[in-house]
Amino acid sequence: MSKEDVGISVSKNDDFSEWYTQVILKAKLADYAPVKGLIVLRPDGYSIWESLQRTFDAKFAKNGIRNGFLPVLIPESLLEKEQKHFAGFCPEVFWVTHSGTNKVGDRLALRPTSETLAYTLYSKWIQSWRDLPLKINFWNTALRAEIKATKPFLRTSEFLWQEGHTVHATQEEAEEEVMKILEIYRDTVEEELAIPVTTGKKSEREKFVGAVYTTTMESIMPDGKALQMGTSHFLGQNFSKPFQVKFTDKSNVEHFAWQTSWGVSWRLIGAMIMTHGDDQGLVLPPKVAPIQIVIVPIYRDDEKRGRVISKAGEIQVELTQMNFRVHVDDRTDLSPGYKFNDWELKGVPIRIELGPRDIEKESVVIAKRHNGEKTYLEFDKLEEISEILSQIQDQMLEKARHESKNSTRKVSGYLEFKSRIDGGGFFRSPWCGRLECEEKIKEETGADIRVIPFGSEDSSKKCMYCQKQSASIPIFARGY
RNA sequence: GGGAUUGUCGUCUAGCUUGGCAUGAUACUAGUCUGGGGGACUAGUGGUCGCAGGUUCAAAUCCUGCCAAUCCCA
Repeated sequence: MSKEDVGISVSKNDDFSEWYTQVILKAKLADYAPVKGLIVLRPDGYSIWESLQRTFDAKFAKNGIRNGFLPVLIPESLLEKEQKHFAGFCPEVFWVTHSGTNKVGDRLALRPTSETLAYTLYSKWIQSWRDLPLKINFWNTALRAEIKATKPFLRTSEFLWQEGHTVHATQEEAEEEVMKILEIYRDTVEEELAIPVTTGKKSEREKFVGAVYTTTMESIMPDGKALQMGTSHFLGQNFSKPFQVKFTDKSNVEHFAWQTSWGVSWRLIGAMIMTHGDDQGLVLPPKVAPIQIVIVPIYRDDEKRGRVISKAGEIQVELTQMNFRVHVDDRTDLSPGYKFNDWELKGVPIRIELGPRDIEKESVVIAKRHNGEKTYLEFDKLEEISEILSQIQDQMLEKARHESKNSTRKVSGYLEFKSRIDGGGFFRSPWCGRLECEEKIKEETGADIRVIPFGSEDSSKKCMYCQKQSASIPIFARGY
């Protein structure tokens, strides 16, 4: 059997795009659906999503947010109530025009996002200041037609995400909520997925249509393109006015409420694959790995096989009791070498090799996926695996931080910017804050403002495009 | 939005120019030997050639349309 048939046949450095697709298909995270732009999540991919769900749910709950569920169809009349919002999404909306053979009266949109639907209901549910704050999160999918350039997890016509929608009595409280959520996102992405992010605001041009402002977290991928990892929007009263989300305060005065919305999608899984994967395939951070430790038994004949398998079972029980996710690969038709490669392709953080020699020495071989190191660990010291896993998690984040720093560039002027943009990366450069310059830069270089980092306001420099006084030092990049 | 390439058993692929029984590998199933980094041998199963039309005695092959995938540029 040739190596190319089963493993990844291209190098991450040589052909990043092909590499990415192969990792997803061969590690069995997802597959293509029969309809363009749609993918299917397989159990190994869905497990990672479930792990993220659990983490987010716990953090949301601590912040007083509960889960609900919204239907997928939204009548056109609702969607167009907030005009800017409607205009922004219109080109990518899928419409339901028929039920059976009958035309429906009011076209029905497959939700591109649920603000309009949620707030129609919120206006019914909220009357008094006692009803506030109202904080609900929805795990669902959104549909936005992607005609071209589809890519698993990064750009698909339907994607899994969560969308949170909160309502507050005051502007201050709503803005605080926006930041609390962004912090939950940042913390989760860095701690669970080991991907460093830069947080800040989107420019007016790039903000969510309908928001007063959008906060975002952005990461740089190994191919030099930027990826938006999640957004948290301050909606002000832009939706509460058209949707009549009103409450009566303690002095019996009626007010429009202040709102936020925010979301992360399975894009995070795509980011994780790109950030950590290597030429052997996927590399999973221990915290989200569906299987954290795989035990590969090695034996020569049936007699030894029995002993090895039963010892492997004992170790599995012991590790499972320590709350690790452990799998014994007891397939009889495959050689140990094949299994090593197979589990590396799937990104399992730790492989334990167990054979007759190990049993005699009362130890196992520990192989770490992220750096390929092999060490020995005695049977009576298995609890040290906890420390090893947490080291792996830390080292993966450290390595990603290092690479992210290496991809962040400072340029002295627009000429240098233009000459280096093809090489990819984050470019920090002063900007006057005007739309014209932003659009010219986008037009001439393909790069846009990914994020204006918090604290990057700076009036002491000159805009790299027009040379007028700067307003801030944003991060420019070409993005996904 | 503009352009290019591709589609043949589960996967990869030959055949297409010049129409005439669809090629090989791998995977899969069974068995034997193997087993510390992608094993070997033997036998077997599996394809309306992306879909729909058209031309023809005859279409994977020629023509038209559609669908899907990938890449490049904006």
